[in-house]
Amino acid sequence: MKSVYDVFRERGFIEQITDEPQIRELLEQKSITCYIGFDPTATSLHIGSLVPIMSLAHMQRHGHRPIALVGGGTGLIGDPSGKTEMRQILTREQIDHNAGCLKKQLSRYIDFGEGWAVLLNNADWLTRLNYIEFLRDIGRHFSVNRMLAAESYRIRLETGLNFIEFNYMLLQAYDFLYLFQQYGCLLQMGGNDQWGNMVAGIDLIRRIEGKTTYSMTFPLITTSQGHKMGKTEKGTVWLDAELTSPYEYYQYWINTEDADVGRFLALFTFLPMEEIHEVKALTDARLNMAKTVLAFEATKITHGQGAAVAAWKASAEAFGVRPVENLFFPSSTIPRSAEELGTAAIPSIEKNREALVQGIPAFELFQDAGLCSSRGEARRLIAQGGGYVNDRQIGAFDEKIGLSDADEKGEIRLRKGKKRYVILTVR
RNA sequence: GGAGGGGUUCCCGAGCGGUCAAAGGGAGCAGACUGUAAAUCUGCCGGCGAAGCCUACGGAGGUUCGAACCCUCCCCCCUCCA
Repeated sequence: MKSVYDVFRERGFIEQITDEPQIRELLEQKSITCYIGFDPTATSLHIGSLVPIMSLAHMQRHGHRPIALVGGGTGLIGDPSGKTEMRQILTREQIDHNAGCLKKQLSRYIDFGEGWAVLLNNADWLTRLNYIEFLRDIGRHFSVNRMLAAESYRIRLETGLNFIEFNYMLLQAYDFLYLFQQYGCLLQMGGNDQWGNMVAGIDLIRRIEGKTTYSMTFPLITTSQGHKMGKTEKGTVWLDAELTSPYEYYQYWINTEDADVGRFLALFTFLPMEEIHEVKALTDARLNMAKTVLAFEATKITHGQGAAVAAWKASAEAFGVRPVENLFFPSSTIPRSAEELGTAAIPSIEKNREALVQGIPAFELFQDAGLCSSRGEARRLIAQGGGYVNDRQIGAFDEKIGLSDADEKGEIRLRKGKKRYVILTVR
């Protein structure tokens, strides 16, 4: 069996690593405990946290014990790493609430059953620290000179860094020490912007415990366009189905750029690499098969098989079926043929029969349906030819849409541009 | 605490009494082309609306026929000095 190290390597999870031969051996021969911290800045994680989440899942699948650490304590401080400006400081209540939400969310990817994985909140120990003791026991091990030399602080030195942020590194280092002592945690993982904080933890453990620990960072995932992952016209792509529906989530992935498909399949699905390598055989439009599988598998991991199938059906209904040949991705549980499609997962709104007898001006409808954020935007959209009813381009922005546009099921299909649909049902 | 420089529409960034809903760039949206891709070209890009009105340039006041631009106070950030 491949070690998780090999898996990380071949799937592109590794950016930097402290002692490569050592870590490799460790991961091959022992079952270890590792940890990743997640910031509770919102009630949900988003696509940007998926790489760390997947890495923990891989660790678990290979017999290691992951600790998912929700930063309820560090969140009170705000990590300056990788940011050019100070982050807004949230209240204790917000952080606690968010931390609770993240715990629930992470349970979908990692099995927190007894002994399998651990879910912790560093507020449990950080908020109990005594300042003087902390300075004497921990603070004395840190060299300000060294800290200032760290890349993550150097950037901020230009725009400004206040003391609370400057302390962040000590707290994260302390977390690692705490987890080492309490849980025997040997490896910290995280985004590459965390490198400085991780190394600080390793140093601290060496000084206090005289033991060697390790760290590994993931590359910052951007699209081949250089864009950050997970941003769309509607903003962030969240992992919470309430914030980003499984259908939207699916659509996000299926719109992946050609150049990213292989890399994303490796990072964001569990499909065997042998199958992923076969994408190379796919060119031009046939590459869309791979995108469909990517969208399906990614949606399945986050929202489950049922939701993924529903999203697949809705997508096929709206854009046409894109059959994935049996030859490709045999491990995927994607439907291979479409007996029955459905629009259930497509966003929808309802309107009264009476209102539709009168007819509703198209631009108002587009705004109501959430396709446009204002009437003005809807006017412009339709005037520019970007508004459609049942695949017919709308001629005038105030054209009335009414009962006559409904099909036998009582549905009217509104479309913005080529990709965004909303189903209007007559009530 | 002292001296100086700043806070502009999603982001960066011009504007420095009227012609400013505010240059330019980025992001975003749409159209053409396509494969629900990329690139390219074109249009749009505060809100409501027919003209027009309303809301916006850190906050609160003031000067003026008129202020993002001038004055006062306050808040925040940066640089240098303590």
